[in-house]
Amino acid sequence: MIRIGEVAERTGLTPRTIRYYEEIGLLPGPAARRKGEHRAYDDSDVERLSELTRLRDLLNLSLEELKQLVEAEEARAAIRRQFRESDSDSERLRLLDAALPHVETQLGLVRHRMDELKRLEAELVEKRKSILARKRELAT
Amino acid sequence: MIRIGEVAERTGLTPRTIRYYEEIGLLPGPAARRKGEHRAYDDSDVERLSELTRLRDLLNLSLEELKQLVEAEEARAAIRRQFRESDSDSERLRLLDAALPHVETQLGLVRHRMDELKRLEAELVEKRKSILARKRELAT
DNA sequence: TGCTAAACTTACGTTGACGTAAGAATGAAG
DNA sequence: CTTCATTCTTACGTCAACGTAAGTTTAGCA
Repeated sequence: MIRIGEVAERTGLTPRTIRYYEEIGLLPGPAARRKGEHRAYDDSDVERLSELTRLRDLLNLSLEELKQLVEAEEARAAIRRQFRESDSDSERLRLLDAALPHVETQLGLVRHRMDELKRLEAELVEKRKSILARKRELAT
Repeated sequence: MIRIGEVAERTGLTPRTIRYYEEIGLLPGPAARRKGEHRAYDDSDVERLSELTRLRDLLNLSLEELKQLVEAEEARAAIRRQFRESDSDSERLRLLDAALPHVETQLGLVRHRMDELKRLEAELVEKRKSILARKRELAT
């Protein structure tokens, strides 16, 4: 178990930011902690925070939008817990089917972003080609 | 020549935003305009604004960072003007050489972004594959 | 048990990126 | 020349996303 300072260091955030994320409900907040006690985290929390900031930066999401996405993720986590405890195969199959759309949603967002970037890249490459062409023309 | 309202409509921004961009030096502000006169723009201004917002959104730049990039672009534009007026080939060649790095810079930014997105995409695809694999395992 | 660094809560402050309101001025149309 | 929608300037307001300060409490260690 690690404390908020180390989490901050390892994620590149500040303690204040982490508390703020908890405050707005973006992080669930370490379970069962009485007011005043130090927050206790573990490696998986660091992982999670890093992924969240990565999504935020790469997809340019507001914390509110990120929260929506997280809630879907939370649902997935809940599903996975149920999954481990379920026994019938048909039940497990149903849960897997429910988990899939969340991943697909994120994939959709990421790919949409990538498409836009690809178009921009193509345009820049064109621009460069034009410059190089004019250079060659001069070299004749 | 068009006015700020039409520019706003065509770019999806608001007049206030456009004035704000001018205020902070992001837009050069229509040349030679006495205080109180209406701002006059043309199609190329609309183009430019659209490109700026695209860069901002896709690369997640602050207006300050965008301004840096724009100043480089401005330098390029200045270079192009000089280019048209220069006569000696060696001079023109030198100007083309100076224009190239700006495009390369933007390409670098865009590609870096794309790489990060690709990694994220790969991870998501992995996640999905894992889910699908478990589904097949259940189906046996 | 006492000490101290680090964490806690509360609450006000700040910064970026605009929104909004008010009153005066502009400029295309009639 | 008048009209009037649009634009202008000035200036205060707002919202998200934290920063910062102050006083208090916790918890690992000597």
